[in-house]
Amino acid sequence: MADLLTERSQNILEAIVEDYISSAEPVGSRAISRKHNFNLSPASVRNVMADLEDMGLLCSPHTSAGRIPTGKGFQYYIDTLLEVRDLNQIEKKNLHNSYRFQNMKMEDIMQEVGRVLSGLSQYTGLVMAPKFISTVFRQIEFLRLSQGRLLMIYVSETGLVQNKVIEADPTLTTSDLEQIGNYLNSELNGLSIHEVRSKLKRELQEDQSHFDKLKKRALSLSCAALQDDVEDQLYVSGASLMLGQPEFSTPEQMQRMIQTLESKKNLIELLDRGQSAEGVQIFIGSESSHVDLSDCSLITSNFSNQKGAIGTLGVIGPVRMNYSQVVPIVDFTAQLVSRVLDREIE
Amino acid sequence: MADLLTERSQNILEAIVEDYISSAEPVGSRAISRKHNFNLSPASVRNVMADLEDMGLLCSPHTSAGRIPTGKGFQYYIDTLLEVRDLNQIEKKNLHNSYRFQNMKMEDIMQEVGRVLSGLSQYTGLVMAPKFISTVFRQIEFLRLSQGRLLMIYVSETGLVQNKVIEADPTLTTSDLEQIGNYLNSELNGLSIHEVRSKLKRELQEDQSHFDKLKKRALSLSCAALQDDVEDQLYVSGASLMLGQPEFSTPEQMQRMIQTLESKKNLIELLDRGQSAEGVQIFIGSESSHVDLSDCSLITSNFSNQKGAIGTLGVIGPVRMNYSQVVPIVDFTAQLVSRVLDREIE
DNA sequence: GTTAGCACTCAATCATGGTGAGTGCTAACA
DNA sequence: TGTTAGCACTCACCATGATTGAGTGCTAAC
Repeated sequence: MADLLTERSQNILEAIVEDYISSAEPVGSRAISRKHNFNLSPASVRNVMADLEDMGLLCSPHTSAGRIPTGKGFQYYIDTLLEVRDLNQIEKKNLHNSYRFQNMKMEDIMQEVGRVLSGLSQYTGLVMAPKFISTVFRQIEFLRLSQGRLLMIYVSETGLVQNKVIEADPTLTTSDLEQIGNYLNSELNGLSIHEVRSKLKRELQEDQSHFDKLKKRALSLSCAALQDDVEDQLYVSGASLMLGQPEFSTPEQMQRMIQTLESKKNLIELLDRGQSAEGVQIFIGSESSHVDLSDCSLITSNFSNQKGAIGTLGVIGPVRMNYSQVVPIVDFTAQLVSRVLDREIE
Repeated sequence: MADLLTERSQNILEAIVEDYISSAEPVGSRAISRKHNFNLSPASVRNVMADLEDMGLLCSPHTSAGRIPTGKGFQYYIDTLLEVRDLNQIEKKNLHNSYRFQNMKMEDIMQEVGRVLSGLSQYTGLVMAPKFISTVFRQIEFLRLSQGRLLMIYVSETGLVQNKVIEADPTLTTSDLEQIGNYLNSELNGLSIHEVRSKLKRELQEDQSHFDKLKKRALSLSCAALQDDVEDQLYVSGASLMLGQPEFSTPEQMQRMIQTLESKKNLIELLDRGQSAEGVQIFIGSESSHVDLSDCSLITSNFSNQKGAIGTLGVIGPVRMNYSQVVPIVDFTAQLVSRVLDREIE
């Protein structure tokens, strides 16, 4: 694709994208030929623009308006033309100082990250906490709520606390529960939930023969408890900032946008798809299927601790986002959070 | 106040308020005289309307439009004219069936309540979970995260799980922590956090003399852990429904509204003020101070379990809300949730 | 290959006038 | 004295039409 464009076409496309990013208005040939010193007349620029339009990189809202980049145009810009510089030391320091992670539990950290991301980028911050299933076992505790109902409290290596109500055999005594807890805590320490599950399944089968009743109960109880139906936590901050963007200025667009941000399930699904990737990812809205993200872009990066618990953070904004500014922020924040989860820094 | 209005004035005010509630448009004298059979000509209605306007209960957006009720007018309507019928058995059953509380932990219940409230009322649901401080102690657990950092896990009588990271003396061993936990669990069971705090303070002072070092450590550690800086949880559901209301149809109003709903701190403060009251409360926006709730009304009710943990739930909508429909829903839902917290029903 | 020139398009803005819903006031009526 | 018919008046709303200006595509000359 990159080869298909002459250098001049690339320069002009870049100029158009960047003008459009800062103005949100269609860009005309005159403006390009004046502001950027290509030494080209508006007419020549127009010729190039017509070519770019034929290739599907630009479009014009109507005959007598300027051009705006299409999704494909933005994609090309991001893939080929965008230069993302790393933050320098001072900027990193500043960014680091924006966060206050002292004495924060997982949920607070996630919330804080969203708050700062949206504050710095002036777009909407998204943070998806590490999934239950990807965490490493640290401790489990059972507590009787009523006859047949138990509260399971599960703590991961990073201090993530999950809890869940489960139905259980009402004949279990409190001391049974304590013993079951002790057994599980000694057996499962340091394993990921993933590993825990397969271990439990294996043992449940093997145990068919010799009947240690308590152990069996422990196994089946924890099997029930650790089922992965704990919902992912998604934190959305600064939704109102989206409404300030000119592309969402009509009431219909605003309502649509807020609905999108409210349907966390769909957003989670979208973010999940990027969890295998490394580094910063950019989705351009028009493609994405389930969620109505037309006119939106998503800049995300995964974070993880050394034990492999993976979460995702990022920013959602108009396609016309200031990528060169936001990408490094998202990138560095993800690194920062990864280190915080390992308690390397505060 | 009620005495100041003749019965006819009251009837006309009521008609205007109700017409306005269903249409969101200024109500004219003709419409009143036609639709409601007062046997009055438009001209007579106009005379009454002029009086009501003088009293500050109505106003007209401009000379040639109809009248709309002022905040004061709505207040009068709510205080004097509104008749709230109780739900009948079938409606109660239906409402009950809308909720699925099976095997839900506290947070899920709160979220579910918000979801259903907003769904039924078609306005925005608000649910504030019971405060940490008002819960009854059930169990506490300490877990070491790193050298000097502990994770405290606190479980209330109702199964509300709070957790918090605290700094602590790094020389505490794991078995110290276990003993401290055991001590606290046996001593504090069944007390409210409020009582726990005063008990701890008292004992810390009394203990100056005879030095049980471990006990002292337990006391000071739990004192630190139970400080009331755990933020209240506020669940907002169906924010986009607000944007569908005609009073929030302009972009500016929409953005203002979303900002208001995002500033949970202010909303919590507002809801807190009503926590001492019984039954359903109605706030009309214009009065409220901190939060920008002009054109909004709040219908809330507190819920609580028998041990006294208090939360608040309700609905936020335009002043022009359908009070007679929403009030019973909020009322009954609060009763329902109270009973769920006591595990009387599911 | 580049550019000046020109006709053309079309959104945006503004002024204009007609329409209709609604009001306030007055005078007549019961 | 309360009620009502009549009437002049107000004003948001809508459709129409003219003007403007930014921008385009095309062509012919450089």
